[in-house]
Amino acid sequence: MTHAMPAVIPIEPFKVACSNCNLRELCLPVGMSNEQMERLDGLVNTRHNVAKGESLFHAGDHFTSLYAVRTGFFKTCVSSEDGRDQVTGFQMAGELLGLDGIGTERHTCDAVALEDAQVCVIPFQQLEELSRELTDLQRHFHRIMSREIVREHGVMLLLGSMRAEERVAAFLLNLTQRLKSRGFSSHSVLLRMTREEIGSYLGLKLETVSRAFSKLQEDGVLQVRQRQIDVLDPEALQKLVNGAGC
Amino acid sequence: MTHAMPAVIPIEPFKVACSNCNLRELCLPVGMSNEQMERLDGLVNTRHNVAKGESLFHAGDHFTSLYAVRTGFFKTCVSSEDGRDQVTGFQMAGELLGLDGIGTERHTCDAVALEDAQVCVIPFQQLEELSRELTDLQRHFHRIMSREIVREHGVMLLLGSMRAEERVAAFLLNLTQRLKSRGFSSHSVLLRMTREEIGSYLGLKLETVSRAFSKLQEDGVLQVRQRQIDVLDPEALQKLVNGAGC
DNA sequence: CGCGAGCTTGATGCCGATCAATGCATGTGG
DNA sequence: CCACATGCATTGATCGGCATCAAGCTCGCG
Repeated sequence: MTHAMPAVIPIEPFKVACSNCNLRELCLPVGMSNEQMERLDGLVNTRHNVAKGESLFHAGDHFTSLYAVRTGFFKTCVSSEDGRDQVTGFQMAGELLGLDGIGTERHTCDAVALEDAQVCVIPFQQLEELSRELTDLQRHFHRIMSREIVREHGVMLLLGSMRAEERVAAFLLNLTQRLKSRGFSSHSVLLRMTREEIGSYLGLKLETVSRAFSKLQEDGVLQVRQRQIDVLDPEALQKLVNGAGC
Repeated sequence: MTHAMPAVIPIEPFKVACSNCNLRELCLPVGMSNEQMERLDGLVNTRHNVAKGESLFHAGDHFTSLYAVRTGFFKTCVSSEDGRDQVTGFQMAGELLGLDGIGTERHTCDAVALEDAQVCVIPFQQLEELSRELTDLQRHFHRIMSREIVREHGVMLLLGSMRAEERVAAFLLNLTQRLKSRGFSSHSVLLRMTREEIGSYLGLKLETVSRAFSKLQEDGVLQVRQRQIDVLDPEALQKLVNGAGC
């Protein structure tokens, strides 16, 4: 890797271990027995801290590991040769980063921390080895990759056929649902990303994102105060996303 | 599955086998030894014929198998509840269909044959079993999934930041490159899909696709006769895709 | 306090959607 | 073989949504 290496924390007072991680119901170990999880512990034994604004990896970096977000918030973005770039996703606790690198053994996008973050390092070769023994792990890993493909289908649908306001609504709904499944409020969100980053993800300019927020506020659907978003009328959001064509 | 089941062809004069398939350098067996390939033969022993316009699977169908395209041409499309729909990809010989179904054990998109087609059926559970034994198979399968994710990143970039003519150029370049790697001409393409399907894939209306073709013809980049496209100036296409921002 | 990054809001223009008419190829039945 | 229907493609005219350009505004921070 060409960029500054994040600090490595090999051992902690509480042992780095999936088996006592509070994210084990969201992350790689979903549905695994205690015995299986201990095998996984033998593999996931380092964490990286990534400061806000720093990259976990860059496009072109040699691929060796996947990363599970423990704390913090990331964006991933691809860029074409001429400098066009596109945010391809936002990742929060329990989600995996680096799946893009498996295909060519090089990462194809940048992963940037939007706030101070910590990730668990999952050496990919060892993950493949272990998943040859643990069918539950194998199956779950395949599911994770498949779901990423399906998620991207959803983004393609959004980018290909929704109007600005609908895109923003879909974005907010997705975010609040993911927060909810992590035990946070589903009607109050503190955005970690700028309007420009949201716009890049949604195929819009930052001004358009801003106007969409304002419009949704006018309509009584949201309360917007900078990055603090309160969803006043979740059903209206849902209607925008689903019932838009009618 | 609720739709008509395609005909099943269990045994052929030439045994259904990856090891004597002329697509083995493009498909699942890439880079496998003869011995490994024989193991794979034991798994891939049925083929389905799918007539033009018929679906291989529908969104909601129970997922059991992946499918490798042997002959013919497919599109996959997702649709939202309100009837919006989006073509998420076009698949040709040697490419896999069905990866979307692994995550939830249900397919999330439709796979429709754009011309009479034949696919090899790959029972997924058996594939997982075998890939626990054959590390080359395991690695290759993971690469295929990862590359699908990366491909979709590219589509997101296209949908999020390119203008109509650039999208069409990118689409044609991608198609010709894939045809070339299959031994076909890279400057002469017979499109298997309608303008509307291209438009859906690219986030454009069919009229816009048509206009883009006409414009590229005017500029001497293409020769367009219905679905027969001849690329006269491949470099101009490439410039449109890459150097557009400048 | 003043600076700057990020956000909001307004005015204008352009790209692509939409609506509509015509053209072209294929197929079907008289 | 021709008349007609049908599905797909092209082309033109008009419209609207989002980009662009530009000007303030807000808030955190040195």
